[in-house]
Amino acid sequence: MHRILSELKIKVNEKIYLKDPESSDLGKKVIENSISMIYELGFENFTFKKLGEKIGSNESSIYRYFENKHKLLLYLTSWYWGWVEYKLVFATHSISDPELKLKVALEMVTKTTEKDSTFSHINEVLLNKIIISEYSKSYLTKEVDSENKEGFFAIYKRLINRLSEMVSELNPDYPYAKSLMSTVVEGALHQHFLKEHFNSITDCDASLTPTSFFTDLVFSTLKK
Amino acid sequence: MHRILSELKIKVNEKIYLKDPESSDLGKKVIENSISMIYELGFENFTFKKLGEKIGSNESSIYRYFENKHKLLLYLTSWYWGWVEYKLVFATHSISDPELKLKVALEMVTKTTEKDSTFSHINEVLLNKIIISEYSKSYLTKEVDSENKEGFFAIYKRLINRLSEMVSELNPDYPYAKSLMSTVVEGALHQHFLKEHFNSITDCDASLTPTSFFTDLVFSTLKK
DNA sequence: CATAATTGATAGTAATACTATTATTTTTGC
DNA sequence: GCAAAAATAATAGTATTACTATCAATTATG
Repeated sequence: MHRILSELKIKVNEKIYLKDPESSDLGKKVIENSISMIYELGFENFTFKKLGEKIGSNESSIYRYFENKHKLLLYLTSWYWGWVEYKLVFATHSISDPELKLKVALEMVTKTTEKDSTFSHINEVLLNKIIISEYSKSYLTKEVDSENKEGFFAIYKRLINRLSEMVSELNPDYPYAKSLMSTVVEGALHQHFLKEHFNSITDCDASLTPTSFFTDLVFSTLKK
Repeated sequence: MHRILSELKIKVNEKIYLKDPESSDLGKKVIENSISMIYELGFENFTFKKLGEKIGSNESSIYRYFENKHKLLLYLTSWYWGWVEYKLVFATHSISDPELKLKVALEMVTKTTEKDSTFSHINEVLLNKIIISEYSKSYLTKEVDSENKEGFFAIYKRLINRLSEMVSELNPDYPYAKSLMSTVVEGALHQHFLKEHFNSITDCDASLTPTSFFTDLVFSTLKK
């Protein structure tokens, strides 16, 4: 799967960027280094000026790729969910048993990323950590409705819908398939965050994972 | 309950503010108007300068109450969770049946606030809406660990722990009481957000509420 | 009523988040 | 190999943000 993923270009909504960062070396450097920099500084302290200094390039050059850092975050998060979606589809398409299929799918969306593909300029391990602590900032804004209309969250929503379909396949009578899956995906990010920062309000740790918690939760609910 | 709540002072960690906003008219105006202003503009577009103009006061005077707008958000969110905790304890303390107790508790933390108490300067309906779209920004920062050590999130964590104890009372063998309750509280905010902005990935709407979804989820999991 | 505490007014700084212009370098097409 | 086009870099500049500092005016209190 590594080879295939490294050669696959994940399609991000074109309105998110001014110039495709995949189309040049500078663009790739912007993506690569913004990931490590947002990871190190946090999104609030990250600026295009600092990024420019880090990659030995000019601030104004970065602005030719992205209007602002919010759009860059939208790019990174879209890419991430596109990548997760690809892995999910790849891992589940040949599974015919609905229960096993959902089980594998849940694992894909609740696990932390452990290995970097090392093929592309994108470090998926760091990107996953960014998603845990920054993803919600991409939609918790006053512009969410207009950006949603533009399709900036389409990949994420499609992923949730794919998962809901698997739930409905297993249990067509369950009335909360979408809510359950949006809760699981968001909740998994949250449990990973709690594990790191507020461990007194989670049971998850090295041995008890978010994956086991959510797998138990989903199947006990669907089988009741 | 209205009367009692209006006379009750919810205790917020003293290190969050420089001067207690409850101790003066100006302080109360700051709280009252910051709620409506953050609701209208969103937290990112909200500034102390704008707030000063709105309340006919000087920017520098507001800085005597809060170091910055992040601390003000911490104040508002602490107050909110303190208020929810109070309502929760009040509503459940006399219930001896663990199942009913948990049921009532879940309702308290998953419902939207519909009525403003009208006694205090705090509009709980608007504050609830702010919590839905801004709460996670209060902890998704690089300073979360040091602020957590200072106790800035203590009320929220105590609330989750109270809920987990109710879960364990009902089902002592369930190994994910804390994760379940942190998922429910965070997830309820998320479902309310989805209902408003991404309704294609939730089943919740006017008739099917987050409360019914999470009540079903929790009880089917605990009774399996 | 004097003193202290609070608030207001004004000014100032460094950083952020850009835009605009022009110069330089790199790419490409012939 | 060279001219034109495209991309990038350098520089400068603006408005806003997020404050801090100082001092004056007002209000509270003993």
